[in-house]
Amino acid sequence: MKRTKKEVVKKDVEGDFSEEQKTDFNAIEKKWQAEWEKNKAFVADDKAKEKFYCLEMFPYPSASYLHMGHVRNYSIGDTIARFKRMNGFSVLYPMGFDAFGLPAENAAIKAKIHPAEYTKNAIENIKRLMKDLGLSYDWDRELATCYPDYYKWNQWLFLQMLKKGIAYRKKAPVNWCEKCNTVLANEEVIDGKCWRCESETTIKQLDQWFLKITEYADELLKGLDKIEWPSKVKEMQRNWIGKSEGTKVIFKLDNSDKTVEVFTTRPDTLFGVMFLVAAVQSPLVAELVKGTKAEKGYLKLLKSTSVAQKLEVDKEKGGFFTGKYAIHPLTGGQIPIYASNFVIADYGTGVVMAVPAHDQRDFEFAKKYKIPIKLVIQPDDRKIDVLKMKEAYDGLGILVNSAPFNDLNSEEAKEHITKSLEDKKVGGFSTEYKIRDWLISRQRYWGTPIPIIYCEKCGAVPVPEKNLPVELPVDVKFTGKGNPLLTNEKFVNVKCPKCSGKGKRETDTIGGFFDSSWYYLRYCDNQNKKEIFDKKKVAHWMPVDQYIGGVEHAVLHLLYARFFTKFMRDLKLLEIDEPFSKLFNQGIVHKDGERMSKSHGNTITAEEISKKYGIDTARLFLSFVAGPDKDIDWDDKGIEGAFRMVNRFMRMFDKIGGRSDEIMDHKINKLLKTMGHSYDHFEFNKGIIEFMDMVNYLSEKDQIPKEILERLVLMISPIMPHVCEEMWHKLGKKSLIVSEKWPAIDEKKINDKIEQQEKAISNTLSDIQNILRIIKEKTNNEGEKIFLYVIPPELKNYDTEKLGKKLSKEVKVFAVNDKAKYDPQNKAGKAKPGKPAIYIE
RNA sequence: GCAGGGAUGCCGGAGCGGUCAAACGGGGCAGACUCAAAAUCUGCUGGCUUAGUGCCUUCACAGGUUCGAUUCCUGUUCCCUGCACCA
Repeated sequence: MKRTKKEVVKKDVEGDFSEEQKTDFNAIEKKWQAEWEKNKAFVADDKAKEKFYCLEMFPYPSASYLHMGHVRNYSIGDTIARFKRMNGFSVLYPMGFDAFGLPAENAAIKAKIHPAEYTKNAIENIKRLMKDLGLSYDWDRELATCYPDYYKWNQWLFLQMLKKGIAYRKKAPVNWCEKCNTVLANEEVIDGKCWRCESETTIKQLDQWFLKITEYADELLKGLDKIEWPSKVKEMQRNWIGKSEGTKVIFKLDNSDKTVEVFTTRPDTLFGVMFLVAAVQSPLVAELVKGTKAEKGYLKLLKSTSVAQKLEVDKEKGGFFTGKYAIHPLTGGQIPIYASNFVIADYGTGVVMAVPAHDQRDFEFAKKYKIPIKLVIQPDDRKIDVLKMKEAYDGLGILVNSAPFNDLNSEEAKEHITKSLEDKKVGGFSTEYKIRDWLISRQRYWGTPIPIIYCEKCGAVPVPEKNLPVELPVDVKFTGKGNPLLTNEKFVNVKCPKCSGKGKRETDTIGGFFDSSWYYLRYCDNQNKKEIFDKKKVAHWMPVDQYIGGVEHAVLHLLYARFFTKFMRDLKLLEIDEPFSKLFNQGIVHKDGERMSKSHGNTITAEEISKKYGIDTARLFLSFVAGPDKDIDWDDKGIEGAFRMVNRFMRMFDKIGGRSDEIMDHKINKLLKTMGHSYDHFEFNKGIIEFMDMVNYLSEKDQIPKEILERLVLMISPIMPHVCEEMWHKLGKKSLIVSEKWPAIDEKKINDKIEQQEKAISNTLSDIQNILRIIKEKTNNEGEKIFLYVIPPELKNYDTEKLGKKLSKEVKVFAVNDKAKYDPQNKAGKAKPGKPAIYIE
């Protein structure tokens, strides 16, 4: 590969380099990219009946280059889009930019470039790089979320949500990232850390805007059954939504009118409740301990619990007695109320009933604080003695010490006890979810302004729809402290839309995941100035037939987008209720054991690879090396193998000629079938393996039939679009290969017997070669001639000429019709086709 | 702890119950072509070997089904991913 300029020149002068002329892949790429653009080859046709919407998660425009990870991701979608086009679908394959977000703003603070400027440059840059890759996007449909013609509709949607009560404002403990200087949604906190900068988050009490995603919790759960997504992602969403069915129990506080509600999935253990435990952070505890002896312990525990709760798992379970009691709803007994850090504040009611005999945590807590234990469930297969218990028994069984429910089994008891609570109006059946409402406020500049004005008299007033968009002012100061929007007084100080009195604009912006929750709809009608989109156009294209993106969005973007779809369906904007019928999670490209990325400093850019081998080689390699769902390691040598293959493939031109035979027909049809299947099932590697096999097989031939080559070029074109376009035209075609049809498969010609025969023949031939070698070795003769006369049954119908070529130079094959008449001196005269014999000199 | 996915030769990775010592690619070795490289091509690349369409041991480990298992079933170990004090 490496050749100094001097050497090249020398070779060129000498002239023996001419036939090895290197193909200029970059020139081919440029040529066909221009041609595709000129012919609007990828513009999605709204009218056509059979539609296919192929979509990749749109990128955040920051990097100044694309690395092999990007190349792989985008190539996967591009391959599918091209394959579907060939199969007669009208394909919508758009690209846009998720352009609002922190990096642009941080860059602004650091490098003194305005985020708008920074983003605009980044978009232009990435777009150019994407075009260099020859990705078949319909660029007419491009969008970027940071432009008013897009975020206007964010604001409009927000107002609709406000009207329907889906958007609301409340003061609540929220996750705060010190480094990013903003609040975060629950979904954006991973293991107590900020999803973006990975610094630890803290809890703050703030007045913020939320979206009531919980209202759709059940539907979001059920909808998962309808879609073809990786089971992993579905499971993650199920876990996140976290539905559990159980019973609500209301405890009255002793010496008070107040009540405490708890949620349990084990109402059958209700008679075993020995105490209640409230989360330290819950307001109830603050209230109970106010001005009592317990207050000191409370403050101490609260302090150590202020960080995100998920980190507490390994921490010791601390707690204290509040000094107050509740009354058991069925027995009327006194139940002490404790506070502890092992109860999750925002799940259920933040208070749990503790049954030490039948829950391990409660058991440990009871032991620690010397609380008595009462057994109320006996297992079916043995008898438990309370005094000897070393751990809780959390299985089901028969009720004891629970009159009047004794002798019922757990399942019956759950039912009866809950009904009894219902009758007494102290509880009932209840369903709890883990999912929380979605916090969308962000204390940052580079995002969609929330269309709200706070009026001294009228409170929070929505900006009237006709005044949208509320444009993000350009003129702000980036100090690195506080929200830059506060520095623009014109923006902040406005009149109240209702009373025209003094008002202040909301300066929080909407978090970026709001923008990306509906962008796939805007692609269907991205130029619309009058409405968010034309319902008919969206109805035509949606749902997305194939969505492609990273698994890291499993409970972020992918959940939000489903929520938005359901909300917009309720607004009667959509007819569907699931946005993405199929989802594919691509694998990650690693190098030196780490994900290829700027921060790891291990990137191989598309540009450098493209210069060296051409982009199609990179695509072939990335598609070949493993299935698209697998993580792969970048291999500098590996791509050379793909490069050799591309060159060998192109060299097949030198041998065009002849006609296809049975075996070739069989092979090409079978291959066509495999390739089609491999595109449809995201198993590109398997198709390519067989494809390479075919190329190798044909390379051994003296002549390669044109129609075979044509089909070969067609079938690999989704992987190697530029090279194939070039070859297609070299084959004398006038049309663009991108608008060609996928070749028909002739099932009749697929005949595995033929292949078996071929294999048998090739075995026989190698046998003959072996025999030949042995004879040579054994006889060690130079001058004498040895004649061997063989008619192996496999070769009965084999073309004599071909046989000769298959064998070595020393072997000559002649057709004779009868052994007896064979005359070595006069071979030609007696030879007749159809019955070969092998003659060895 | 729970759920999901894996484990194939030096590496990546095909293997739809026999045609499997295991495709294809990389790497390694040897050879051809070259003054020499590069490129290209050929052969070899588990062990034994009298060199044979031969024998032996292999597809995480242990069993089972079968005339026959890399492929099917059961258990075990290890790896990855997600969830996890959810009451």
